[in-house]
Amino acid sequence: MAGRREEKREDLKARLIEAARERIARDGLANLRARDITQDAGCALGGLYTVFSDLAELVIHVNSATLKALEARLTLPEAKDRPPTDRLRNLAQGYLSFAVEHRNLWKALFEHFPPESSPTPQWHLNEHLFLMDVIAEPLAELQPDMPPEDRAIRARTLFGAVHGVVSISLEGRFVGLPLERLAREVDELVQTIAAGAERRR
Amino acid sequence: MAGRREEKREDLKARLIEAARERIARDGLANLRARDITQDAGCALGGLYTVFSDLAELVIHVNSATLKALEARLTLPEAKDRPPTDRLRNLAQGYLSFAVEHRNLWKALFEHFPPESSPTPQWHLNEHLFLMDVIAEPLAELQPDMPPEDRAIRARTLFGAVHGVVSISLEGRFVGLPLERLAREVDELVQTIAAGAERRR
DNA sequence: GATAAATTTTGAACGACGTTCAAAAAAATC
DNA sequence: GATTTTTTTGAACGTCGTTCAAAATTTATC
Repeated sequence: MAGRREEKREDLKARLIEAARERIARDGLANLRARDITQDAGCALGGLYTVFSDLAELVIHVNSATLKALEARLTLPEAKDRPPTDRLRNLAQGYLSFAVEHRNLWKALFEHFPPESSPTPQWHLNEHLFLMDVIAEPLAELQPDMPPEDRAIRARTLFGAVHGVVSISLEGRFVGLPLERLAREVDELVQTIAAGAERRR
Repeated sequence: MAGRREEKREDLKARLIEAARERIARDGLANLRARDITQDAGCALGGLYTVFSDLAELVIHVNSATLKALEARLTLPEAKDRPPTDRLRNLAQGYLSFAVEHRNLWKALFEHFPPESSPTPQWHLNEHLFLMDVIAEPLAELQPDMPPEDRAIRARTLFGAVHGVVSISLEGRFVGLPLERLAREVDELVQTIAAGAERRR
């Protein structure tokens, strides 16, 4: 029984992450409580702090899992050899679908502000980058002559634009839009930006 | 001494809002404390709850003031009779400038999630609408034939896109961009969307 | 202006929270 | 199976928003 120790530890860690994930999905990040999580995971309150430095670190692990699920949703081979504009449109619709279907988990990605004392670790910041890569690929076909650095920035802008439109609607700060109408707005936005990019190449 | 009562009450209210505003501007919404606010405002801890139902309501009043300041910034007569695309570009740059210059107050506009027990009151939700109106105006020149309802939705989309790009950069979840480069991205985004709108009119 | 009634202001106290850590339980070692 | 080491526990701590009985102040009445 060599790694029996580490194994139990990893099991507890997984149970805590899963419990937190379900709590966030059900009740939202704002209603997450350390006492609820540890009860669901079947350990004492202090157990959480033997695995994570604090609650924020646990949330980061949940967000990490959410990002992986989002990545899986966005890298479906569904539209592999369609024109680049269609691929961008698919990405945007996939992002919208994911946000709608996993609203609380998706919101947690952006509602989580770690205290300055323990800022978001680099490994998790890096996990966001696949979003840029997956967007940059169709962009490269659209504007082959653009320097890769500019393309990376442009991918960020495109993501930000789509994310912003989705956020504004789903966070309910403004009047809610029917999902179909929102999907159409996102689609036209992406088409417009793609056309704008193509026109300048 | 007729309204002497109401007067003192209003004075305390104003002091509390101003104290909270300064705390948020300096330390961010996440570091706002009822005890700090009341100390700054020169009243007892309980005094806050004689004027506001809870801390969330006070934050809403700070956000209300921030929205008024943003409105003032965006309705400068600066570019009154420029082409509509330029007016949209100015609005976007103004929004970016405001976000940069009042980062914590601006972030508080979107980081504040009131508990379900006391959701954001309608009067404050309505205060957000000027943003849509101020965008819809140039849009109307760009696409005179679009039904006003569609135009309102389109204004929302345009705001969401710009807001998203600004957010992504200023919240630091992705690699930071130099301000000049960010301003250029926002400008090109707005120009692209405006051109896209014009093309379809 | 003294006294009583009404109102406002106060801050100690409460419950909920994240976090800590001495002690108990369990496991490993001999 | 006794002893040492490790792990798990949950009571206790400090901080937070919020409450509310009591103190302080203002208003009313004579």
